[in-house]
Amino acid sequence: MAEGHTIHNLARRLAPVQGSYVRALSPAGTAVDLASLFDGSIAGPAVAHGKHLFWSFETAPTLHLHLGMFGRVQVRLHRRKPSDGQPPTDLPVAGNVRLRFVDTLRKVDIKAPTICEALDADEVAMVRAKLGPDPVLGGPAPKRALDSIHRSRRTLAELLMDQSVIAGVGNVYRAEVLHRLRLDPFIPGREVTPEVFALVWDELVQLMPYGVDSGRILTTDDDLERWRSQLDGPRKPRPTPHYAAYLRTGRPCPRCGHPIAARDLSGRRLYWCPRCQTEGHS
DNA sequence: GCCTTATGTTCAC
DNA sequence: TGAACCTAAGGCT
Repeated sequence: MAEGHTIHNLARRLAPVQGSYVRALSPAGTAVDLASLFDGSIAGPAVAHGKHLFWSFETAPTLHLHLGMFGRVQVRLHRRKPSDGQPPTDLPVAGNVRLRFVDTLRKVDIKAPTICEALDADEVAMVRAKLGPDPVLGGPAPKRALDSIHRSRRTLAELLMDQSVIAGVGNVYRAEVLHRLRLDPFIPGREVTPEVFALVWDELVQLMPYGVDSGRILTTDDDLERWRSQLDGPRKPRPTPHYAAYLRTGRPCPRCGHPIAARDLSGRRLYWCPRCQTEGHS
């Protein structure tokens, strides 16, 4: 589920590779030149900003990743320790792996990314300059985001998914956060009060870290409670999320029983409860 | 097995 | 507004 939480979760999973000598390969043969840029370098930190990942290296450019709809990244420990003490470059390949990194302990397989490219520092800055603030990083509701909301003719629901306004929110978090707060998705941007925007921002700041930790979009009180009640540990099982509105067209709203509605809005499906999501108008 | 849909973004018309 | 990218899962037959 590649909304922002997925990418922050990925950055965390890449942290153990930092400082390692890595080999980079293109198992599918579709990114041979790209792989050669990173082959033999030392991995640095991976940083997430919204749905974008920036993975730096000591003697190479930064790898810029965006998973889009279909992209996946697997980070797996090797089953066996390499006998020669070198990163194994002859491991089996499952499916279409665009780019693979290996160190002596683990492999990182990148499949079907929308963006997978090498950037220098200036180019990274240019990409990041187009992204709004990221709720996973926390902090108070940013004035910059509210300003762009006020300048817009679009609705709150559309603006929430504009990555230049807020970075990292996708269609699931949008539907679930608006539902949790009983907010009407169609409030015009210029009518969004600072109080309403603060509610939305604070809710994202509170909810998204659970997504980063669990790797799943947890937004209902039951799911959150179930996750919190489990003991932390390396084998903590990944929960199955239950949504209140997302993908629940025609099924009863868990709060008021009215059927969940769905419609296309700027090319994306919006799910909401027309009866109880009426708040937020000034 | 086949068809539809999906967490996203960019580009062409 | 629709197509393209190109993968996986679920519903259906």
